[in-house]
Amino acid sequence: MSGREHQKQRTRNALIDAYFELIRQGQSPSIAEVADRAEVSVATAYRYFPNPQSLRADAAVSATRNMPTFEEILADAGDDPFVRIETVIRHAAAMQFGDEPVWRGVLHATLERWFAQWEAGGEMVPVRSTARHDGVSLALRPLESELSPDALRRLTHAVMLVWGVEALVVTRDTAGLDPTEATTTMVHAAHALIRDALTQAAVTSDRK
Amino acid sequence: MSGREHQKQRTRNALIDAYFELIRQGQSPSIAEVADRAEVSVATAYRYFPNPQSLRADAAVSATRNMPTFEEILADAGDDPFVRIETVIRHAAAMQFGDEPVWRGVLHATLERWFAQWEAGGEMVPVRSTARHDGVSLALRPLESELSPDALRRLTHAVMLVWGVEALVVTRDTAGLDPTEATTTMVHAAHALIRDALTQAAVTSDRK
DNA sequence: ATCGTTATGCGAAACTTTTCTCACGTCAAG
DNA sequence: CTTGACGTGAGAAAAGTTTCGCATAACGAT
Repeated sequence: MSGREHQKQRTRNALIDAYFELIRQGQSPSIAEVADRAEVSVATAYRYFPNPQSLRADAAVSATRNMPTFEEILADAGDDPFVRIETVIRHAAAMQFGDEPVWRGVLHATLERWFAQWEAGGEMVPVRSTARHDGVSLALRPLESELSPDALRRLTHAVMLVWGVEALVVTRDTAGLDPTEATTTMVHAAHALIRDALTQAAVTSDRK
Repeated sequence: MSGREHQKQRTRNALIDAYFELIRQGQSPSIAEVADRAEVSVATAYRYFPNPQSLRADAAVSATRNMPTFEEILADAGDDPFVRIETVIRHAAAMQFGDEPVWRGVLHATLERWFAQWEAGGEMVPVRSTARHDGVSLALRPLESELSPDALRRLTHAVMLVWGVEALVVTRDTAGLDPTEATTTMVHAAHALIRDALTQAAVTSDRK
């Protein structure tokens, strides 16, 4: 670590933290406002984040940093895939419903990243981490012996649809559910998908 | 219809159309750019849309106007809920994958509407139409006789999670699927949910 | 065709956001 | 303690966005 990396890291964090504070109290702050709150000069803020999107984008990734890994979450969840996926979903839902503006901001920022790439016209680099995929894979690992690779792959993708920020948006905005019922719906859907995958596997193996 | 409603309607449409054209060719246009493209003066554009969000929001609702109703889509889909939901999902997916920037724009705009309400601090009016709920309800109507109201309600909410713009975003950005496989995944998930709801209903009615 | 109404256009002004320039202060190394 | 390097601050300049006032011309009705 050469030079003054720490100093830079501090002001950068100060800016991102200030952004979160303002978001949580219900604003969509400009760079100037964030700089003010962070007690950093506007010029410096612009040195770190040339435009509001880049600030939002970086804030989005740092929102996902402070959470425990799926390994930790699943540490003592046992081997039952139903319990495991429920653990993951309830954990994520609690976090996301508890901090809704921040997580909607994450979605908002990733959409902006996608548009930026689309405008640039170049090839599309993934705008999202593989976190959700990893989480579902890990939770469903006990099914590796029960399901064919194909079936497991399909199930994984299907389960990815029923929770996370996007599912939060659907349950709240288009279904009009409260957080509790929304979470129940997500868990129920995931369970149903697993149950169905298992019965389908049983059916096809009967046939041969 | 008194006065010059038509004239107003024309310039309004010109603005929204121009916005779509620019979006489709990969830009996130300012009001000035939209006005230019629409051959309308900047001042007039501002008279219709005081800020970029309001333009995006109105464009979002008008994007949903030009599509056939679910009744039309399901007109000759028969009574099989599996076929019916597949019809709806494939139709929506074709449209949304075929015009991805516009539909991502719809999601982006509704997030902005949500944030605007959140900032205002007032009560939260729904930021989305009931279209998806209506579509799923209609497709699943044949199940009204098979499932308890509760079970049908749960199933409806679950199915709502697995298609639409949010599902598009998940399949593409976090799962990395191409449009074809993404659509297959959505249809598969919906079928699995229905299948499971039916078997569960059979199981519980056996018990009594 | 003519007339009153009113949406529109134009250009300047007010305001906000972003960039620049240069001086200052702080940190690490000798 | 000094020195060189470099992150930072302050304010002005530049670029972009939104508003305003007034003249024009398009529209609907007579």
